[in-house]
Amino acid sequence: MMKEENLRMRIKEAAVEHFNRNGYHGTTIRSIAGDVGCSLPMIYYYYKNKKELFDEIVKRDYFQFLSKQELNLESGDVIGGYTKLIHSLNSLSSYDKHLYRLGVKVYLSFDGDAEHIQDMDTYEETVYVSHAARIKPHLVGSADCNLIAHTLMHLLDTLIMEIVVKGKTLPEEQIRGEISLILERYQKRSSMTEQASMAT
Amino acid sequence: MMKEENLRMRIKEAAVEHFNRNGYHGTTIRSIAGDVGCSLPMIYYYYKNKKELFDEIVKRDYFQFLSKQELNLESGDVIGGYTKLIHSLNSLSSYDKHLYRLGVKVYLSFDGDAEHIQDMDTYEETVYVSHAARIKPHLVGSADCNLIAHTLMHLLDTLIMEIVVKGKTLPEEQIRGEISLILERYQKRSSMTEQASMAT
DNA sequence: ATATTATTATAACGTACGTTAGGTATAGGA
DNA sequence: TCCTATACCTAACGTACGTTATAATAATAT
Repeated sequence: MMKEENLRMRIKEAAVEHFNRNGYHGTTIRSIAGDVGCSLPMIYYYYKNKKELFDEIVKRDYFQFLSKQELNLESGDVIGGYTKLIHSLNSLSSYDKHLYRLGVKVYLSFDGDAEHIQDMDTYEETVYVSHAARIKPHLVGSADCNLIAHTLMHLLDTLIMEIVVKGKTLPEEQIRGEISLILERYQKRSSMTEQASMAT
Repeated sequence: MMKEENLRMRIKEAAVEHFNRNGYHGTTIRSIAGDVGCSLPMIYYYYKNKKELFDEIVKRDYFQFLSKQELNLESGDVIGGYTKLIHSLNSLSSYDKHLYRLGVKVYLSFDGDAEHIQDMDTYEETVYVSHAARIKPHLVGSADCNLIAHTLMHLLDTLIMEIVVKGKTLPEEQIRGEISLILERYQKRSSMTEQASMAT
């Protein structure tokens, strides 16, 4: 047994690419099988149907990926941490990039159904809260924490979009520059590490 | 003759909604006809085929809409101008909002084909150049104009996304706040109008 | 060696799609 | 009044889709 269990993974890899390029409805089981080089019913051997294949990617793998990503955000140096996190997206594996991209697509309601959107919105709220909590201790009292947290999240979202969705490669200095533009002047002098590490 | 020429427009309105919700491949001519309340071949009476219907929306109407939008950006007060432009998206007609949303979807390569993407990328470059030229005279010499222009465009993109794609309603103060966060301290004292109009 | 289970394939089913053929009714111009 | 073009319809064609029935191989267990 288990002659070709990795066929299951190869099917999923091809599926992620097709869902990305052609959407759920534009993706055919036949074209996935064709790309993988297996027969059509093999998809049904490993997955109950088209929707279950899509769901495993978008409802399970995508959120697992996001959790893994979150762990890469070290606390301490705020600007440096976010810069590194975003910059690391440049060198994501091709599969992870497509997985991320498909997740964003569904998050924006550009694919999937109402059920998926619900999951995404629930998750998004927790992300905002955690970001706000992370930057709060680094702001001076006069700063509007909510505004800055929102603006930061908005900026991070577009940077992610540029790299993951549009496929561009952003240099670390630019990422740091844009993030600093928002956070720099509000940082407390006494951050745990690297009080003055930003480039002017 | 011309008993119901507005049927053509009603078909397009329904089409924009369906392309938004279900994508090009997920949209069926039958469902459009069903929504409009006409028979299926009426779509073919006004449009050569599905692709031509999609193209008229995405390749013609969307860019016409963008041109119209661009005219709403008054020069002079930079922060106020961008704030007003973005805030006006909240009260776009339902059709224009869907049209905008579909355009963004194609711009991000989430729908349409390579041909559409090409048009979008060409247009995007001209937009960046015009934004950079617009804010340049308002920056003090020490500021990195390119960085600020990029960051501003990124921020505007997410604000547009929140309103047009995610369907949220953003209050004017928040929009002005986020834009100010980037532009405020770099503005020259001697802008043509309203030297000190921002809220702290 | 044989029974059993895991992995693969061929061929087909029913359904829904994009599109068209062919026809009907209406309305203004001659 | 008849003609012609416009605005619409019902019905169908061919194709491609998601899915399954069925069967052949290959590996393992007994």
